Amino acid sequence: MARGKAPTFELQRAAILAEAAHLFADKGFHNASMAELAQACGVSKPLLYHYYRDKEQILFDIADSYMDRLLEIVAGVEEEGLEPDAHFAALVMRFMEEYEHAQSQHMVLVQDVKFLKQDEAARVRDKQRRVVAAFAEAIVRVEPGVKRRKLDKPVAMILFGMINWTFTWLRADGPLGFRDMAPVVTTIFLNGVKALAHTNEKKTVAAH
Amino acid sequence: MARGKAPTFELQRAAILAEAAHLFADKGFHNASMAELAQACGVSKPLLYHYYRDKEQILFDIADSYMDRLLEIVAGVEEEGLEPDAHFAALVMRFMEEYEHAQSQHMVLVQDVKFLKQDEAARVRDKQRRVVAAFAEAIVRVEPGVKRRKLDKPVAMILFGMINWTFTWLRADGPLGFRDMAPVVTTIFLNGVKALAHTNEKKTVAAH
DNA sequence: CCTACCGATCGGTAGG
DNA sequence: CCTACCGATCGGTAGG
Repeated sequence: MARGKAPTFELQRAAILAEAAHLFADKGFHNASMAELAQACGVSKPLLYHYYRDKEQILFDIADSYMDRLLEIVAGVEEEGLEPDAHFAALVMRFMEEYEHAQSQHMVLVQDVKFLKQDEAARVRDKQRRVVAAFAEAIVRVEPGVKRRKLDKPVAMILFGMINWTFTWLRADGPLGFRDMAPVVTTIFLNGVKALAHTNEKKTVAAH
Repeated sequence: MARGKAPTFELQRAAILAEAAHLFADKGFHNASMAELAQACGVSKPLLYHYYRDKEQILFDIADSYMDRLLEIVAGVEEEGLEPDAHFAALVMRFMEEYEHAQSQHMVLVQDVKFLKQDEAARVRDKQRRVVAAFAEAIVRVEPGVKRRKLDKPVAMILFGMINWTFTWLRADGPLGFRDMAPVVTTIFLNGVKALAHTNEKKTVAAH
């Protein structure tokens, strides 16, 4: 049997991780101190180094475990075997539901991953690429035209813009919630992409 | 006549501001040092304090002057007196053109404004609100239905997600440029919003 | 698992 | 008496 690690080790580690995600999201990685984190966790600063080698490893664990969660959601929707439109709508809804409960993790992912060393940043970004690829495939199933025009990845990034930007403006105490935005985003995106695919190469509107 | 400030003062100040925008965007506000900034500008560190009271004032000037620029663009498009669809398309195109040349400023705006003191952050955020309001009005002119359903600000934020998220994935050396994305975004958004406005309150797709 | 510390580097300013 | 500007170092605090 495994010796050493106390049964509470993983629980304590997870508690530190959640607290760190809140702190880093709120103050930024470099502006948040290990002393603050220790105080927020109710432990001494040296004890943090019992659970994590250094500050950067906490950052990596936040981003990496969050990407694993998003990949799980992608796989879970895949298993449902839905029709293209419903499959896409389910992806958007599940992501918005996840976002509602992972605002801190997502903000850390977006704004602090660049502070990781190259190999750790690359591991996170590889998982991000797999999520983008899954959405791009789901979009192509709805509208194969975007693939022909090599717009599958760009339109997938446009979709991520629509849903990920919510972190900058959706307030928990506002009239609209994350779940409310899912059908709005799905309607705009699916109708918009279908129109895009049936447009010729010329720009639709001459801006100037 | 004005005494004091040398004619080169404003030029030197602008040069520092541009260099700081690049440095803060690249390394993050708290991870970038005044010593690095001085080196990048080819001046001594104390000289920076001749142009700016402190590090935070540099950050404020980057964000505030950039918001002034965006408000100028909004006003310039307004003056053209275009029809609703063309007016909206022009706003998107002008913003993407500006983004292409202001990537650093925009990244600083998004990720570092939260480090400003409350009153300075509020001044920047007020200008951001004015830009959002202008886009929301332009959208309502195209499709008044979104106003009736109180979705004008949310759909404006969805649009900003589409265009602002480009900073996380569009590469200067990639096959697609900022200008290429403008008609794609315009087509998806206008067709999507028109479809949304003609949809009833029920969700369009039952996700699960 | 705490108190007590370190090497280094931070933002900002002294004298000249 | 102003501005522009340097080498050296300040008090405090970061991660460890």
